[in-house]
Amino acid sequence: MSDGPTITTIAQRAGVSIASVSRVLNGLPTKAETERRVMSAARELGYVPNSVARSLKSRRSNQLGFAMADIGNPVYLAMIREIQPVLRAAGYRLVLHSTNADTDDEIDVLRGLGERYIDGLIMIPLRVTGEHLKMFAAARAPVVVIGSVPEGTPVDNVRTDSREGVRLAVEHLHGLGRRRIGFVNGPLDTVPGAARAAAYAEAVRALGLPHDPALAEVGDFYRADGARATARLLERAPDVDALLCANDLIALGALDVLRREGRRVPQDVAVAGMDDTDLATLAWPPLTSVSLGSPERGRAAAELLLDRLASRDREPRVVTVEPRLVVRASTAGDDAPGEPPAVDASTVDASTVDASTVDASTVDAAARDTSARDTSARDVSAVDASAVEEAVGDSGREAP
Amino acid sequence: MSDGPTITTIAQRAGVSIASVSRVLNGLPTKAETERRVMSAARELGYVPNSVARSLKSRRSNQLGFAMADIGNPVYLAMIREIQPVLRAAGYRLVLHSTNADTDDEIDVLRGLGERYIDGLIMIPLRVTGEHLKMFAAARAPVVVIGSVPEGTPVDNVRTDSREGVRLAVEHLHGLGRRRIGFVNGPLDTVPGAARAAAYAEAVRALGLPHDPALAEVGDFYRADGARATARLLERAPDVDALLCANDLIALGALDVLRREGRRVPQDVAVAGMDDTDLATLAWPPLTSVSLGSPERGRAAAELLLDRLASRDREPRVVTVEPRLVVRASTAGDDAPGEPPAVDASTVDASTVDASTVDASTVDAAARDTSARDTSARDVSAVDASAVEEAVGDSGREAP
DNA sequence: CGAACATCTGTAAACGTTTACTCTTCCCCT
DNA sequence: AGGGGAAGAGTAAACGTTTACAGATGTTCG
Repeated sequence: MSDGPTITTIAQRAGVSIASVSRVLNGLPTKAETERRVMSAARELGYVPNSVARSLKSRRSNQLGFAMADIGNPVYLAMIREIQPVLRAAGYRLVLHSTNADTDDEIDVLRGLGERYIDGLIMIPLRVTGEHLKMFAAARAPVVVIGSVPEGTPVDNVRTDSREGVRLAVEHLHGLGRRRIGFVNGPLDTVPGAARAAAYAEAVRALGLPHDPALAEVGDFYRADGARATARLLERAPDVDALLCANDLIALGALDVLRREGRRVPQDVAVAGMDDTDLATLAWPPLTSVSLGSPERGRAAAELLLDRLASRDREPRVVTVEPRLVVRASTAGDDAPGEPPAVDASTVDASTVDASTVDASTVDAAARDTSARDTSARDVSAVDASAVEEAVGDSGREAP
Repeated sequence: MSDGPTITTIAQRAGVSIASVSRVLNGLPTKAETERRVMSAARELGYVPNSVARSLKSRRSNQLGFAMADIGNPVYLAMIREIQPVLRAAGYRLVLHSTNADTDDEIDVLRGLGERYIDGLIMIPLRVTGEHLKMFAAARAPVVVIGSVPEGTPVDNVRTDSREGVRLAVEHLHGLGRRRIGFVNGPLDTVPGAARAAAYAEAVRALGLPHDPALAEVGDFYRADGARATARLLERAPDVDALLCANDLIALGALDVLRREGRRVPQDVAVAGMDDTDLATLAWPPLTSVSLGSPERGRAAAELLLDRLASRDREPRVVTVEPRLVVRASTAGDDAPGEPPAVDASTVDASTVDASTVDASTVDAAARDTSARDTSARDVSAVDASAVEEAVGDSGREAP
């Protein structure tokens, strides 16, 4: 309770100088006798080093930050699950920042780098402003950005090809025979929102489908907004037979609305999400989702950051994680009488189980193929459908 | 990049002493001219205070810790969602620790209090050892424990009455006419595991049901373990007609296994979870769950901690959050032909929607009654079934 | 046996703040 | 006009470490 022993206290007790204490504590060469006395004094006093004082002198805090839009979105959780152990193994603690996608908050966090309480930062800005870019360039500690930044931005960067991801999903839906494919997006002024909007338009055009603005609707990246946006879309275009949603939360909202309106999924409307979070395997029906490799992105970001901390002035690096389509029952369920799921295997990433050969419940097995799950020993969704494994004849642990 | 300006740099630039700089920066009374010069020097130099140096002097880091077993369990997420804004409003940052329920890890975190990088800690130990108690007593910074600790432990404590929670659930299942009520628990050497085991035995006895050890099974608090434990239980006691699971993750595992074995939920086996996490509304069928008031517990813990930081030596306080039963379709679905859900309203907490008067889909409305959701403006499950609200004739925003 | 050297230890400065104390001004009042 | 005070600013110490440097002791070799 009082004020805790410092190296000075120990030095007195052991009858040596504070320098010797510090040396012993840091494992520098010392005479055995000195070491013994210091160690026993430290033990008797219950000494715990003051990390703040240490940081002041050493100019590092051994803390790293992770700034995301919303700690409630499981996509970030998936990243944290990967990031945490990597950083921890390297001796760092993780400080989380939930910014609510607020630019000011994000700038604040970046400014925090100057405060020296973190030695580096992984950030996922939903919007990238000029101010962001300025701060990236001026930042007094390494920053790794997950998500796209303008070409040439001098920052380590982990991205995914969401254009390709959208294409995979749209082609999958098209391959199922769907021709009125709607898109429920997040805000267009966000980086992913803009990218996915463009990708959707492009993918639809590439398939020769008519361009119908009524099929694209914008909400926000949350379940409730997704539900509302879907409701608007259904009203405007009652004949949609498929919905691609810009993330899984939106897709859950879409499922809510479809159920409420009595439309069957996937028979009447096939639904696909993006991010392939744990939510996808929990939803009913299990949700086809475009995996944007969140665990891989998290891990890559953590490694980039550590690497950068080791060599401050290497060239900025860009890591790209390929999207994969994970097919589940929300698009490929076979319980539509006389309408067997015609999964177009060619549009599915090679590492994904070919859903066209298995029955509806086993489609879920694809959920196991999220790779990079290996680090989290207690993965929540690791055994969600063991019957499925047998049916697929797949041990469910493919390489990424 | 170089070494950033300090108050010394500013002092030189402004032609004043470092003390004046410090005073200006801290808003202490200063002549307007001095203030002007300091401020403009600071601005020109892009000064950012070094929080580490400040901490060393002020002996506070403005960081608080939260130590939980597994960051992947949404029950903790629910707490964080409440804790974060409360602490943040008070000027603190949150540092998360995921301990994997490892006692050594937890002790390490407690020791971390001595390192002074956090000013206080909220901890949820699954096991409470003598060492824990010793550390609580000796801790150099305030600790708030969520979960039960032995009577008289000198620590602020937030708990829930899980005994009552188990009773609510068991009586609910009994009220539905179920007589072979199984229990899938977590490890018995954990605090909640032990408490829930005892509570289950007591509740079953109180209802006059025969004591059958085959009905209780132990796994761990994860989905995969829950699935395995459920499989064992079903093998030993094939005639179970209800399952209470010690948390929602276990319940999800149970649902997986029941689906695999072709048992209908709730017709063949009614399933209830505990914690009432977001998972409950995502599961299919939506999961009846005992709410242990996680958001409330999180918020209470945060407030206790702040309060304790303000007045260091007030008496330790204990806050108890009452459990409530949230009935959903996994126990009360009406699609069992000729077997209408006979919800025993008396066993349901008053604040819970009476499910016996509404049809199956509307039972989900109870999910809205989780109170304390108010702080998270973007609540994921806030609008999952708006049709339901109408049916219930309830705006869905009851007081706690 | 003394010099050169290796090995260990102590002294003191530094990290960037905050703050107690002292010093200077300047104003007001008697 | 001189003394008392208020108000502002400067000096220096302190927070608890790490570490450069110098000093002390003992060892080894010519």
